[in-house]
Amino acid sequence: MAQLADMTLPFSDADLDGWLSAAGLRRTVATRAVLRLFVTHPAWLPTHAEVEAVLQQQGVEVNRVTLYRLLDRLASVGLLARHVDEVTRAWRFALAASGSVDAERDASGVVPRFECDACHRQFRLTDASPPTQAVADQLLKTLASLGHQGQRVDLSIHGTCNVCVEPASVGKQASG
Amino acid sequence: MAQLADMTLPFSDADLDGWLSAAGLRRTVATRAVLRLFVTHPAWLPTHAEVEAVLQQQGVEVNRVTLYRLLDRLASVGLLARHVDEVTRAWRFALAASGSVDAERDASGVVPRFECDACHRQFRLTDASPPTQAVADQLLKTLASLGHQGQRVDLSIHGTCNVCVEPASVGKQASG
DNA sequence: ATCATATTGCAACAATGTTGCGTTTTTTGT
DNA sequence: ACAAAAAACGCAACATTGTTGCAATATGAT
Repeated sequence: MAQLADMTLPFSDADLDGWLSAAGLRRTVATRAVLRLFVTHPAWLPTHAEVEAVLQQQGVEVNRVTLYRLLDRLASVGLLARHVDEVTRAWRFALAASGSVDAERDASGVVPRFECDACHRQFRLTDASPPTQAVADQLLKTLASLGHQGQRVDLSIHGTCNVCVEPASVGKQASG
Repeated sequence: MAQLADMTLPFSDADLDGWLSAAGLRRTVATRAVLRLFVTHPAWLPTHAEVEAVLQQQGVEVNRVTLYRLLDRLASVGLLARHVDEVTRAWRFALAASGSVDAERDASGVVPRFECDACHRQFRLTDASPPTQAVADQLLKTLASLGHQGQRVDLSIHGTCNVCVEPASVGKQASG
C-alpha cells in the first residue's frame, strides 16, 4: 500500500481503502470521496461548506451533518488536521502531514499557512525549511525556560493571493 | 493624561474619557464601563458573553448587539485587540499592547505570541530574534515569487502556561 | 438651545456547528 | 452466504455566535 507521503497522483480506491481501514474507519462512498479530494489536493484547506460544494459538483450527495461528522472523524483519527480560519472563525481541514497524526500537533512539525484575506482561500507552504523549525524550537525552548509548556506552533501569513491581486482578473473570487 | 502603558491601578473616569475621545469615540456609560473593565484587568481575555455577564453583575445593562458593536469599535480604533479562541472559535478581546496598534499588523515586526489553552492568557514574546525575522522574510519572499502578496506574519504558540501547568496549584484558572 | 451624528435597543436574520434518534450500510462471526 | 453487531447516515430540531435594518436616544460641536 502506498504511503500518504507518496504524493504522486493518482491514487487507487485500494489506496484510499487501505488508509481508511488502517485508521479504523469504514469504507463508504462518502469517506472515500472525501479522502480522495484531500489526497489529490494536498494543499487544499477547505471549510465544511467548500467540501460539500465540491462533492455536489461531483454528484456525490452527502448530508450536511454527515459531512461534519465525517470530517471530524477523519480529523480525530489523524488523517486530516483541523485549523481555525482566523477571519471567519470556521473550521478548515487539510490532509495531515504524511501519516503521523501528531506531526501537526507536534511542535517539531511546523507547517506555515498563507491565507488570502480577500477570498479566504488558504495554502499550505509545504517547504517547512530547517530555519523555520529552528525558530520554532528556539521559541519553545525559551517558553520552557519560563515554565510554560508550548505544545503547538502556528505560523500563518495573511495577505492577498495572486488571483485577488490581479487588477482586472477574469473570474473574481467571492469574498465570503 | 496617563498612558495606557502605565498599568498601575486605579484609573479615573478622566483617564478613560481621555483615551476614548483620543480614539474618536464618544463617552457613554457603556463604553466607559467596558473600557474600565479592560484597563483594570490587563490580562483578561474575555468573549462577548463574558463581558456581558460581568457588566450585568455590575448592574450595567447593555444590549447584546450593542456590546458586539462596542467591542468591535474599541478594537477597530486599536484600544482592544481581537483574537480567535482556537477551541470555541469565538472572538476574545484584550487590552491592546501599549500604544502602537500597528506593531501587531506590520509584517516586518513579527511578535510571536504564546497563548495558554487552559486560561487563555496571552504573552507576547518580545524578543523577536533575527532568525525569526529572517524566516518571516523568507516566507514572504517565497510567496512573492508565486505572485501572492503576504502582508502579515502571525506566529503563535499554544500550550499550557506555568500557572496552569502546576499539578496542585492553589487558585486554578478557569478554562474558557 | 439646536443640530448633526454617533450610539443604542429591538427584532429578525444568517452562518456555523451540535444532538437525538430511527434507518441504512458495512463489518464481523459462523 | 447469512445473521448479528457496530459504524455510518439522514432528517429534524436546536444551540451558539455574530450580523443587519431601522427607529429611538444620547453625545459633541456650534
